[in-house]
Amino acid sequence: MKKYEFSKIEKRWQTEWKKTGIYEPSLKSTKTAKRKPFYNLMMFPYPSAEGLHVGNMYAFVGSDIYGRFKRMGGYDVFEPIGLDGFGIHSENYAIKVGTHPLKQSKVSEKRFYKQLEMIGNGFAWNEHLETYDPEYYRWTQWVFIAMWKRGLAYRKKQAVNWCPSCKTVLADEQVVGGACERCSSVVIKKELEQWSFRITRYADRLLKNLDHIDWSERVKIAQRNWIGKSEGAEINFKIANSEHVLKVFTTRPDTLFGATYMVVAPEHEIISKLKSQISNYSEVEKYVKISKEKSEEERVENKEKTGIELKGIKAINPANKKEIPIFAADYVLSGYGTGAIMAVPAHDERDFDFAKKFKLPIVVVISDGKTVEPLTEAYIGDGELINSGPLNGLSVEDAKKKITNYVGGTFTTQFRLRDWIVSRQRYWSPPIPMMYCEACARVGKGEQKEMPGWYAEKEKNLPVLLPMVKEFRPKGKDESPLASVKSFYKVGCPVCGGGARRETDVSDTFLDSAWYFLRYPSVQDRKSAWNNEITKKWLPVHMYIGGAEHSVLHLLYSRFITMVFKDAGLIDFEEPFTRFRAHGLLIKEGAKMSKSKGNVVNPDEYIKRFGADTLRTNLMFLAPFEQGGDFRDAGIVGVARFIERVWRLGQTVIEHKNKKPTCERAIHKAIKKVTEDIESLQYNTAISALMICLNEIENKEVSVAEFQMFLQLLAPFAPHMTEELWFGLGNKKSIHISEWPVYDPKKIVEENFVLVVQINGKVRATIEVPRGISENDAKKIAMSQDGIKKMINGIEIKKIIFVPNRLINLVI
RNA sequence: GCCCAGAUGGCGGAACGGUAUACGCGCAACACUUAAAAUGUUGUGACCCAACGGUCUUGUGGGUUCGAAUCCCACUCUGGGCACCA
Repeated sequence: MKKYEFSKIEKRWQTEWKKTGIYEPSLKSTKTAKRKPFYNLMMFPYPSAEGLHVGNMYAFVGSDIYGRFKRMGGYDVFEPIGLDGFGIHSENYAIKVGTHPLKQSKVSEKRFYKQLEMIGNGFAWNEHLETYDPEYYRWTQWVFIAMWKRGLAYRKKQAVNWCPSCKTVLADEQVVGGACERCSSVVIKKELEQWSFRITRYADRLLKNLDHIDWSERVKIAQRNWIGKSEGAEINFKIANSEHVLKVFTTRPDTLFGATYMVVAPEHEIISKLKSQISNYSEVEKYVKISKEKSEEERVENKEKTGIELKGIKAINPANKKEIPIFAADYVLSGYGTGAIMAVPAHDERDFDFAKKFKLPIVVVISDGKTVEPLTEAYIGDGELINSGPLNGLSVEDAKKKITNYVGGTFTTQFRLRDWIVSRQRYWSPPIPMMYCEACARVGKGEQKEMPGWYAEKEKNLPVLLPMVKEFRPKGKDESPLASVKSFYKVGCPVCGGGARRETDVSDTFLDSAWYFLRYPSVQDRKSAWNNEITKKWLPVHMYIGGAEHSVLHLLYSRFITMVFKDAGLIDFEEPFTRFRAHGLLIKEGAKMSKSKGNVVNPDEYIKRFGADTLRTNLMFLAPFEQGGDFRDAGIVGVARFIERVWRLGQTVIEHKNKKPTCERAIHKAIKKVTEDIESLQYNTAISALMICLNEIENKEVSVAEFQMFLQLLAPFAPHMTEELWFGLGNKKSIHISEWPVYDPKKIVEENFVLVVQINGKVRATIEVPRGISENDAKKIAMSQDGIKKMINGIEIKKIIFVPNRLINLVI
């Protein structure tokens, strides 16, 4: 009997597959109607660490199994691979190991691709892409310009998140709990001029489409929360003895009669506008300065509210015409709504805290009839209007409409989502392809009225190459290292011919990955970002698998970019991923695998010891794919035994070549279960079904045809071993392009079943009886059982519940 | 604080409202072996019993039902997301 030499077998088939190109789809030819295209995508990795750990492998293998299943299901499957190697994470890694990112990227590339090949995935290697390849980022820059041309990219001075350790600006989405998502340093606020994308313009659509796309529910919920839509009203409050008004946004206009003071954000323009009327201006100024310097974390951490009254000015409550004080306080955010609120302490927790501290009046205007004054906490529930003049007795809903119209307010919608800040003051990213000419700016020339002096690089001049800079480390001067490379930033103005300056900031890594799925099928196309014909055939992506940690970053940005291109008429779909599933996280001893924790499991050792097929199958057998779980090697021997047993059975089948079917029921049952389970990504139960099947067929002289079907079912999990046996059985074409078996329902039906006899819902006996037995016959057989007879013993049977082909329950 | 997911043997985990604990690990006994490993066979939720058999058991407490791990209500714990968003 031939020994199972997995390392030889695996290496041989990996080479053979590459040679025969069975994983290369026909990307171009539109007339190959025979096999329908299926774009099976897995989030590409960023090669920041020493290599892929077993957690990464878990995700890749899970995606590959689905792709292989679809390929055998008759689809022309496109499963590309690449590296998200541009960006801060790769740059930081290069700094850590003391080399240049350009050099490091070549090393990482080799290592990653080798590892990805060893695991045996069916990648279309011809279409690989790397985000740091000028042939790729040339089009990333083109995407930036496309945004600019449509008025969706703008540069503005604003308060931004700054990571003092990474020495760069971060997008809102990259700040986690007031800290940098990358290095966990506390993020501070800085006033800087930055490029942003107007993602807020698409907020409504990004939200609405979530209702009809087939995505993991938890990711949709995360996006909904992030976009954060609230419906409310904008209401103007007049400032007494002044022409000025203070506009607020509120979701509770019904509580207007309870608004006993107002609060503006420290950054609010009213403070400087009414400077001369504010009697304590110097104190106010001090407070504003302090709160601006506070980090996001400090503002939040300090639950104790701070603030200062703007003395000398008062606002008029438009509902009851009473004069109320105005405060500046940093619990009101400048970036949300109008940056000013009407404070209703009786019905808002934050206003309540503030009112208590500053001894401000609390007027209850909503009551559920049980209200006891004075309140000990804000009442935010539903009820009936009181103390509200003409609104008294109305419901909250009715009052909202009535009062808003009465005071001349407008109903509006607010989103939590902010624009996406894309400038980064780092090195290892695509330069932003823009130029600025001061002379043009002075006379108001430029490509866009709002931003005189700015020009985009001409398309034919792309890419704007990232120059080789030895001192690439961030200097922390609010600018990229490119700002000290004169040969890079000194350019001629494309319009007046004078001296212009190139933008020296680079773009966010998430821009690289926001459109890569469009590039993959068109990688060979050097003339455009994507080829229309190919894109029409292959996109949108049919199945996308990746980590849930990208819910509000990559996945939201990709949807945004896709919508923009749809509106520009450049593509004909507006959602990039038809189906998205988040894989679970593979953890180690309860903690996420990470280099810093030192709990990373290297897959290479396991491949060496057990082979890729065993590792793949073990990873998928551990836990449900969408749930993830704890990686232990305790169970891997069980899977290794299983694979070995299949191999040995295979040798016997090859020897005997039995033709007579002996295991039809077991095989067809397995076909049904495995097919259904793979389709719903329940790989663990699919494998268990294969184990059950093997237990049954192992000692039954299974026929060649039956065993081949078994191999096909196992092929997505253990592609090398099954291929070896497949050819051993005399097949001439790869098992991976063979046709997935179909089960015959007639062959699954059993003649008998085990009838469960219950008394009062408790199992008292089990009897094997023929399928389709009638209620009456079942009753007779049940009653004839000794144990049952004894228990009934003359007691009246009140009711009989009979579930055909399952059970009979006697109620006494 | 709000939203989401989850809690099942010694462990990872299975179970359209219908035999809870499939499959695998581990453990035990046996076979093979001079011996061990490997492999194979059998057993393996807890408690009571000499045995036949019985009782209990899916985080906790209630409810609906002939019947609940599964549906409903309340609570505890764990993981994840959001968080001064008016």
